[in-house]
Amino acid sequence: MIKTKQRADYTFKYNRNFGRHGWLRLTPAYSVKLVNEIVQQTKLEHQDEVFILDPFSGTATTGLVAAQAGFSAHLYDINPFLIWLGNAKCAEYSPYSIECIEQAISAIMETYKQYLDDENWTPNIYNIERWWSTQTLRILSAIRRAIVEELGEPLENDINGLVWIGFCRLIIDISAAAFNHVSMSFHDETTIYASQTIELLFSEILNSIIASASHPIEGFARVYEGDSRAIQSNGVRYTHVITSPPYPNRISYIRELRPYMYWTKFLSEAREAGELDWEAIGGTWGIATSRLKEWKPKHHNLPDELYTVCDSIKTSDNKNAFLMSRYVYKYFHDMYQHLDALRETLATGAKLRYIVGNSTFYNIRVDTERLLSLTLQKLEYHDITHQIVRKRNSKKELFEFCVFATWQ
DNA sequence: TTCACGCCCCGTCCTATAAA
DNA sequence: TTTATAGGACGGGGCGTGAA
Repeated sequence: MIKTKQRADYTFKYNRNFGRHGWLRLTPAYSVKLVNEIVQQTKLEHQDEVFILDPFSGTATTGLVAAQAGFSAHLYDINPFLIWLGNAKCAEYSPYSIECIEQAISAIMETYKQYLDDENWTPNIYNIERWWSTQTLRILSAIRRAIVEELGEPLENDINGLVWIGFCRLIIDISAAAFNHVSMSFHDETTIYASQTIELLFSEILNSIIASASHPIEGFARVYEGDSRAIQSNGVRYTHVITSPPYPNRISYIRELRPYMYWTKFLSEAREAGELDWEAIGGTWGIATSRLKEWKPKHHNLPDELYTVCDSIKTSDNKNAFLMSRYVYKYFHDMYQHLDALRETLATGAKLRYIVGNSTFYNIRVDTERLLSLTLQKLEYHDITHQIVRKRNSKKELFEFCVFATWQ
């Protein structure tokens, strides 16, 4: 029975209850429960020789679910922060390393106090005073310095991820950003916190992270840097692809990641965020939007329906009509490149499952599930079908779909 | 002074959930 | 059972800045 109602159990919010999956949220995160259902199904059908691929790793949901189910998985992403985060989420933490982290945390909680009156490094975030009060910022920068001195920057040490992820949680929890909304607006005023309050909150966050990190993981998952449009097999033939690529909508992935990325030094200026978003399929932040105007396609044999839809959008009565039509064109163009390159990495009979959403531009519906199905057909995939996963929370015509295909 | 660009911010509308 | 409230894998409005 296919449910086409809204499914609270298939949203990012629900993911927070699943141990490591709740470490650091990204509003556009796909459902842990849904991935788990797919993985469990895979377990029933194929006991042996399963190798899972997620070419759009994001927060490594697929990788973590797969590894927890005892499978091996390779994941790819182009965002260095997400690669780092994903590997920290999927890593094995021995009792000894947990003990080391706990000792380091005790030291951090003590040493940061002596830095409170210093001029410590703060990130180059635009209008940072909208995010944190001067007082809060002073405390956060002192804590950051203590973490660096005790454990180093992210990437410098393979167990410090737990503490840095906790720090990322901390900065958002005490920020004035309304992070519960994809639009990410700000409250009118920042709150002033006492250092003891922040210290206590940080401890609570770290405790919950460490508790879930202690559970051993049966399988293996690793996130690598890679562009999905030029994906390399790594010498492996994948038997299953379980992924949720970006949708052809105007959600910017870099937008919400910026605070984390600035504080962890994966990002140092606004321009870099725009550049990274331009590299992403469906990127729409900053300079990515303006570059669309000059963008030229490399492929012209995309599904006919795509050209029809793009023409409709282009002729809409809106000053951004042309831009949006290019945006949609580029999205499916890039997905074509991805699905083309993907074939080289697949084992015979490989099963694909793509979780995607449709969109509308000026009330013209873009049927992502159908356009991707047609693209798969052009690229000679087989057994192509799709079904509705859930109703999305915005406009009434927006759904989330699962597109199925096999490669033989 | 104009204009493009980069970026911040919020109105919508419908459903799930809580409260009555 | 009815009513109130919250909030979201949108999408667009509009403002500040700096180059020309």
